[in-house]
Amino acid sequence: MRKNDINSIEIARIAGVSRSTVSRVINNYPNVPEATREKVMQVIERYGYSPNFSARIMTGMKTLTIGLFLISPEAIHDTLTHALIGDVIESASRRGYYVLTHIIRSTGDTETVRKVKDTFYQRRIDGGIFIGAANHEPFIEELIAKGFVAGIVDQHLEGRMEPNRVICNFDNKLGMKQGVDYLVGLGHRNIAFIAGDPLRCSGPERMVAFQDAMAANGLKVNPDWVLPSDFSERSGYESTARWLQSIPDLPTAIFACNDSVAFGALRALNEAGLRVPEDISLMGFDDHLLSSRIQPSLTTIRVNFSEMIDMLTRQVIDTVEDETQMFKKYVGTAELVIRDSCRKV
Amino acid sequence: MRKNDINSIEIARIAGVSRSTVSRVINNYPNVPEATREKVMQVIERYGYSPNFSARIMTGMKTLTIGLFLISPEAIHDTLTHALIGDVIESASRRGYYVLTHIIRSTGDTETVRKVKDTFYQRRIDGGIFIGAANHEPFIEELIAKGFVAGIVDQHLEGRMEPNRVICNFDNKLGMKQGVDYLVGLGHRNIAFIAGDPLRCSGPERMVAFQDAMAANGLKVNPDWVLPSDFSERSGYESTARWLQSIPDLPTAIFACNDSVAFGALRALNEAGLRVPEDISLMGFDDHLLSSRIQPSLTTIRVNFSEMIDMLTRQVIDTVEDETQMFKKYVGTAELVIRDSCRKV
DNA sequence: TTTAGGCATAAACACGTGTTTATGAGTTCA
DNA sequence: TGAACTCATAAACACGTGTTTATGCCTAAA
Repeated sequence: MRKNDINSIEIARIAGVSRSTVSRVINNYPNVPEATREKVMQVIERYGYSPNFSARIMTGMKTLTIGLFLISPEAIHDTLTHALIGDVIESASRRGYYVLTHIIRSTGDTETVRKVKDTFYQRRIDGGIFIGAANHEPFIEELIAKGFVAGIVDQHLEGRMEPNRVICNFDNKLGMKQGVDYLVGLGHRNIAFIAGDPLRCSGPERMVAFQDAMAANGLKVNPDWVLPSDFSERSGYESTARWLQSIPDLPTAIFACNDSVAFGALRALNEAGLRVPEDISLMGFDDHLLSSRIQPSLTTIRVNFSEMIDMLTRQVIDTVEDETQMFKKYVGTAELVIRDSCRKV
Repeated sequence: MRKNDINSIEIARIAGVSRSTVSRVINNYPNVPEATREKVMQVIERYGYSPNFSARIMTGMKTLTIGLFLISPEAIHDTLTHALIGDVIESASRRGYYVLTHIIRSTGDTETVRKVKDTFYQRRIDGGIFIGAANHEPFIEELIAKGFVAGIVDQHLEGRMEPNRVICNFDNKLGMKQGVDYLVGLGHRNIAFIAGDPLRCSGPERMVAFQDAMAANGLKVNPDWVLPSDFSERSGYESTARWLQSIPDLPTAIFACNDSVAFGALRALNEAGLRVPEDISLMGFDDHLLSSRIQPSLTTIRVNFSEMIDMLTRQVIDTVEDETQMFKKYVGTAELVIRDSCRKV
């Protein structure tokens, strides 16, 4: 077993003071004159001492660590998820915090849930960020109720507003409105929609926003033209491929709940011999890294994930450090980006 | 301060046994009959107890955590780096390990280095993985010398082979040979090279491999056609743009040390009115996620980062758990991928 | 009956801090 | 000189485990 080379007792002995004094120096307590503080600091420097982390935690100090939990192992292979992880780490590191990451395979599994809770209870992380959580995931709600600080990506902005709950989302309503208005402006009347994961917040939210935007344009949504997906490219592909074989006539445009799903849909359309945008228009949502690169480049609704994650992380840390923090939710804007995947009819 | 709701003393009291017995049950010690073990386990289950993490660490137990250190803050915004982080997390999570990530801003800064060391000494991570480290970075060497397990991405495969050092790299020689042979086969004789970061392993290694491959084809490397870069897209762009203004005549092809640099070079070439591959051929290295998507798609040398990271992470964890582990280095293969950015002359 | 072995306990120590309290030593001010 | 104050200390407790040791109780075998 590897031991620390030096502890506070040794430091005190070498500096010729008591351990209490060393402790007061380290934790910036008053009642210690500058000369003594200097002397102790020099010894600490010389021996490269730093107080034992675990011992400090046991006395109830902060860990300077936030947890990052990725729910659903599928997402770990997604470029967008990778970027989100990088953004959390970047944002936390900039504020001097460490990030402890773990993948949650299933939220139904008792042992997995226990493991997440232990990260809070036993490893004493100061706060946690959850990516890919279902709406009002019970074990997250429990942690919040216990007083832990939790930041959740993609959650309903309404509802309970505990002081230690931090949520963020995009203005899906605004984004959908712009997208639908644009398509209608191009002359589209028959628009299909590929919906997202019904358990996640943005799934139903974008769906409802789509219906509202259609209604605002005096258009009805054809139930046969609403496809399921779970936000993944694979599901977008499979769902579209199956759908193409079952319907008698095609819409003139497809609005996908996000870009990944649009990529999958594009592949299914191409395999069915349909060209985008000549035969059918395709619109996405998110402005994925690849959306400007694919052929044809994808017309989509741009949102700023990096900014959102930075705000979320910042607010989680601020809340940890100062519980009187006020801003607990962040709504990112959304704007139309016109590229080559939609055209006039 | 949030306290644990229950500890081993309480568990012992409720189960009607001693604390020693509880400890023996938890840590799977012998000399405890099945009936007693059952009884204790039931109480543990019922109260959702799990032993205090910090207290266990103080007695010298493992933390089930590996550190992930990203050197150079520029890289945190790179897609490839994001994927590497995701791969480490995925690989570690699959083996039940947590990943504690931190960005290292500068290796010259004493305080930053101290912080990394503290992660090993104080937070007692079981091992660490370093991405973007210079060759034989002193503080990493020091950690290895102290007996800590360190996995380093992109390091020379020769040299010191301590049992707790794990390194990985790609077969740069093989990859370069294939790339140069392909270009020569297309009729290219005048080939420029954009070199990588001289401090990192792959920088000089790929450079030497390029020169060797050229020599093997009876070709000489023109010193005016060797450009600097630091592996980033930005440096690839700036270096190429500057170079284009200074040289009298162009080579027929450019071999970039990696795809990111090639992306930058492509942009500089386009801005100078040069078309790829009509006016000049361009070859990359790595097969970046975007390489198949850009216009023109990039001919490159494919390597498998995910596989490499998985092997590295696995070997680090294996070494932590069983110090007699044998496989301490991994050499990933490299293969030519022909796309549209190179053509016959 | 004696002996050996399995099971369990109480007590103590170790791990390295933060924090509190009672106790002085020294200095300053009235 | 006496009082008030600053600086510093020693000692103790708390945090929650793992680990060891001496000490038994009980049961089964000799």
